[in-house]
Amino acid sequence: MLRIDLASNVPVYEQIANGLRAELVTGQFGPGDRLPTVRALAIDLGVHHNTVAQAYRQLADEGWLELKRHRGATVRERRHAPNRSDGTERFIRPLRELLAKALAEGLSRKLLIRELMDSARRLKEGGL
Amino acid sequence: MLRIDLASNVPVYEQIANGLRAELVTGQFGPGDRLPTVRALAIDLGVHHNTVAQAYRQLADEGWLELKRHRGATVRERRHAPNRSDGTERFIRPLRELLAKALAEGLSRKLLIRELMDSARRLKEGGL
DNA sequence: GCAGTTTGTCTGTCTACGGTGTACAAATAA
DNA sequence: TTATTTGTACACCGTAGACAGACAAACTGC
Repeated sequence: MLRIDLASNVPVYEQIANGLRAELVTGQFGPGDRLPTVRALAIDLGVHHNTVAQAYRQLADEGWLELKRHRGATVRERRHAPNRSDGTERFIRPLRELLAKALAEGLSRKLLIRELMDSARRLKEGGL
Repeated sequence: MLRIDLASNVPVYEQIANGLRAELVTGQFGPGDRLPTVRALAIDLGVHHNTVAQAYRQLADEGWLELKRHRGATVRERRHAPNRSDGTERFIRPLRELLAKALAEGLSRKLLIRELMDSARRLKEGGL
């Protein structure tokens, strides 16, 4: 399930948030579902529970989770945010940089194209 | 050309490196070309010259640039790195998370699909 | 040649942030 | 009630990012 890369420069709490968000977006967790407790997930990932708590708090800020003391984190029904005008730009830039990095690392154009198409297909089918 | 987002959590020097790398990958700068001096670019971007120097150094480490004192940064002929076995994973994960973020921000699936296809098309044409 | 300017580098400082340790308060379980 | 569970709050430490300032070497004008 979730994997943490301690060597990465992206903070652990954000890696956790990113991973969970991806699962939330795809509906792997539905409204009302309970997420593991901060301590349980912390042990599972091998990090401090405060780190997990920070990830949960971030997702709560984004409206994904409802945090209640001693009741854990429950997935919330979430209305989609309104379309931001600069949203496209905020997506294309990182994508472009990601592709540049991949090319620089030696991944072939053909491979990248295939992955992009695959992603597009998955999106079309409601997945991710 | 290059734009820096001071509010971002990704370091400025890395934003610069990412931006330049994207231009290098696409061949907007060819081998032998001179990049602006660290101080010139620093003033242009409104950051300290040491910050730009750090970005240059990173790109030099990656083999993109040749740094010589008082001669500035010159673009180097660069052989592509060998294909890494875990490269695909290192590309798909961030892409997935990027898409999740975009969806969470309210971007429509249709829009994302279009952007992915566009990127694929540009890649196929040798661009980015 | 020579003085002044340019240019990348080096060293130090300051600040902010990430991760952890630890204690706490409140709700649940026995 | 008592013990346990659970999210939170606060302090601490190490590290990294950004800047400031000085430096050494190459270039430019004369």
